Amino acid sequence: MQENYPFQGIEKKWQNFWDDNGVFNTDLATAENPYYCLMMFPYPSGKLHVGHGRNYIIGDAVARYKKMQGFDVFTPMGWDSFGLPAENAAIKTGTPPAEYTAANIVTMKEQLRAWGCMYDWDKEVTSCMPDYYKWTQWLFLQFYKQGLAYKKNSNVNWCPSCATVLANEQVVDGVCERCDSEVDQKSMDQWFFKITAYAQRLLDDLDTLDGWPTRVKTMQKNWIGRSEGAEINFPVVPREDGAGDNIDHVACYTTRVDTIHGCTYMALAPEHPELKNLVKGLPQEAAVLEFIKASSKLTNLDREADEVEKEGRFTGRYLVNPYTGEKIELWVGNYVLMYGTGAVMAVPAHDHRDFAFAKKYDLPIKLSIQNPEGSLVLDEMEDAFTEDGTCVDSGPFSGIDNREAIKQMTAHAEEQSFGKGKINFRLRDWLISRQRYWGAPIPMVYCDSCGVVPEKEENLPILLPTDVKFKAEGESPLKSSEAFMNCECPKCGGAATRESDTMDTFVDSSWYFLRYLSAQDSAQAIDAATANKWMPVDQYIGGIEHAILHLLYARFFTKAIKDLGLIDFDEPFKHLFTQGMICKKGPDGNLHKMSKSKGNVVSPEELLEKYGADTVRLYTLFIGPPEKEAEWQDTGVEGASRFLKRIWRRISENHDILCGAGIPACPSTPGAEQAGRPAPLDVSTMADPDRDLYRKTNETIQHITRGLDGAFTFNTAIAAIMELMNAIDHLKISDESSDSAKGVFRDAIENVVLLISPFAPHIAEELWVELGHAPGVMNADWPLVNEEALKRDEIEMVVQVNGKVRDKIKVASSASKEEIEAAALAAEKVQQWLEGKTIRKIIVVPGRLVNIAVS
RNA sequence: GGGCGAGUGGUGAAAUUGGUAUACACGCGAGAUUUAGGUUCUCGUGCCUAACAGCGUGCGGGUUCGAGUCCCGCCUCGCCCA
Repeated sequence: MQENYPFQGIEKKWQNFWDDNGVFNTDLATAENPYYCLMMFPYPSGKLHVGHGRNYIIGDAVARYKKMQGFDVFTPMGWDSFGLPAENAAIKTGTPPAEYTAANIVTMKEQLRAWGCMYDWDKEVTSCMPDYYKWTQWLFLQFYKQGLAYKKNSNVNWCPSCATVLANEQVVDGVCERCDSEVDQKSMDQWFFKITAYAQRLLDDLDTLDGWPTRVKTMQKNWIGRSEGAEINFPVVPREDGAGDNIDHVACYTTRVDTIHGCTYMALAPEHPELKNLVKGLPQEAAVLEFIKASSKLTNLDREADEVEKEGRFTGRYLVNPYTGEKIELWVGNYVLMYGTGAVMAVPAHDHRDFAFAKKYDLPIKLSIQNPEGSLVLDEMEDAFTEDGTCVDSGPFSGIDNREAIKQMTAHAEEQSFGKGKINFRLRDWLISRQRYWGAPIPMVYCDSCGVVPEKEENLPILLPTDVKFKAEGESPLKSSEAFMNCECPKCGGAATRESDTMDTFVDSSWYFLRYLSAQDSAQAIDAATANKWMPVDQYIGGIEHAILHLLYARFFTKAIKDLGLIDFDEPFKHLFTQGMICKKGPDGNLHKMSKSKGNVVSPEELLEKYGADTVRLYTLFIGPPEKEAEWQDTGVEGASRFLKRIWRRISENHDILCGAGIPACPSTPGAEQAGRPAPLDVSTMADPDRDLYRKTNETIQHITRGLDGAFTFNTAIAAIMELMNAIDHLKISDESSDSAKGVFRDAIENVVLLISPFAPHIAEELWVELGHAPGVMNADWPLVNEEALKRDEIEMVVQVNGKVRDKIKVASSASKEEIEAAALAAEKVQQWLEGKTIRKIIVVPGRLVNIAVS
């Protein structure tokens, strides 16, 4: 056996071995104990850095661990390969997106392999390939038939730099999540998915997702944003000049109908559809129109931000508060957004923004909720009171608790037919049209005589043309291909035109986990039997940045596909693990997420060259709790490398002892894997130091297994293996050692190899063979704890006096409470501390400590 | 402004969920091996102290025999929603 750890030679060898033996190929039909281990599939952007690696290394470790536990693990991989970067590269360099993407896929596949991350490549999916997007288009058509896909004109988010519209979810703090450009509003005809039809189910079913981090569930809950409130119609006071308009009321939605007696004006969004009509011909018209124009230049973010001055204009019109019969002014305000009714009933006394607005424009303020202390005085208020209290000056509702008043006042509105209780969601329908080339074409056709017609299923896929002009000018590039645009109407056969927009790439990634299970099926999108057997995914692993977008869309798709009758489950991911990002200090001295633009990427190639894949894997897992952010430190890699070298050296140094004749059988003696799990070692014949090491080995197995089954505590699992190695060195084995000691030593070493194999698989494979086993450590059984080994005859206990540690005692593990107390009181140092004191109480915590309370 | 999470050595971080605070590693210091550097192997490493003792988990209170962990109030940072 080589003296030094030859990582360069062995890693390629074992990667080939895993491939050649199809170790990660899963027979989906015959598997008896399915475990679907899924990692978020990457966008093939070029090269992966070590920050990206965390996702795949965690996933690979889980897959290998589960495999050793006897599961039929399915770990597929694929490519979320439609999207802007490929298209932007085409604009810049002229390389066609398909070519650019294919090249990147080759590179990244090699990188994953070099990390030792192995997948069932037979089931690879690539979302930009016709055999995949054919079925994305097919799903679109099914959604269309169900009324889940529809086209409408609306104000949409427009990213001028990406030259396309964006979904609400893709606008973060008013800027495009991709390129950070400020997002404008634009009125366009666009395709939507009716995700709002599933809002309640998406919310309710979050409660069933026990295996999801609460953080992610809370984020989704907030995003869906269910609120219970009332929609109230305020009658419009007819114009004084007698001119008629057809508007008899303005509806507004509120979650605080209890404050409505304090409503002193109403504010409309500048985009409110009736606004221009309401002011037509009035002296205020010019000012209002001007205001609408000025507001349109502000982004939604500006309009909602606290720092931006709230502005408005009086419209010259009045409404009637249906509860009080009072006449109130109708305003237009830039802080009102055109969501829902686009109208806000303003209650300055009980809403911060209304309060500021009323002060600014000298509008009346009326108290309608009194605080529980009864101490609110209108003239002394410096800001709105928004908490709960009791209704005052609220007609028949005065004196009622405000929460109760919401119910009664909503009921009142319903009885009087001027309003109704309404549940509102923040969630908007999902805008999926994109004015870009590199995406799945939306399979719809426009015919002069038949209108909007869905393409025939047998004509799918509608292939992306290649004769297009790429330019980011807001016109869909597909329009430049006449061959693509001109088609036959699927209904009447006449000349027609295709939809020129493509689908948001999040559509592709909303169902790829289903396609892995029927990746090569050219006859259907989803194979029901296979999907029902393997889904939901047992473990999904990915970045927290997808907490809302991708994970919400995927849940929506799963529910919609279930409603189509194609599958019988309605949540896609049973357990979700979101790993933290890897950060590193950049040239600017600050900590940033590892990214090319920050100049702080560590590329794996150098590290693999210098230390090997196992070191990079081990360090990545050891760096910290996997769900938290972590700072990459180059010196840390050194430590991981040192540890692997040490394991190697310990085995090579003692190779003769480990594989020598006369060593008692231990759990994994050569040939044992054929015979199943052999009997554990016999504790009763062991000398004390041997028994200590044997105990430590079993404690380590227990600790690691518990950690990996609950959370993914890779960092402490690796620390535990390091501790075990320290204990192994402590035993100081030599040729003169007893056979029993040698057996315990071998058992400990074998377990180190088994326990580290999910994390550092190449070295584990090599050492497994060196220890005399048939190749394929991941086919070995995950070690079991020998309960006998954990027992102790004697235990050490801490003795505290008044909660401070004063001494330690050794007692028989069978000792009674009285015996322990006696031993504690007899301890020498304890006696000193007890001198002249009265013992008030003695607490005995079995197996841990004794605390003597004195006065 | 609301919600959630975090704050522990010089550094990354542990702590069986109320029971010996700082496991494991990095770094640093001392020694051994080596002709040298590197490697490897010992030993040491929270603060203060000659030692005993004392003090130590962002700050201030509380509950408890006992609090990093639970409760109340603050400060700072991160994320989501406003």
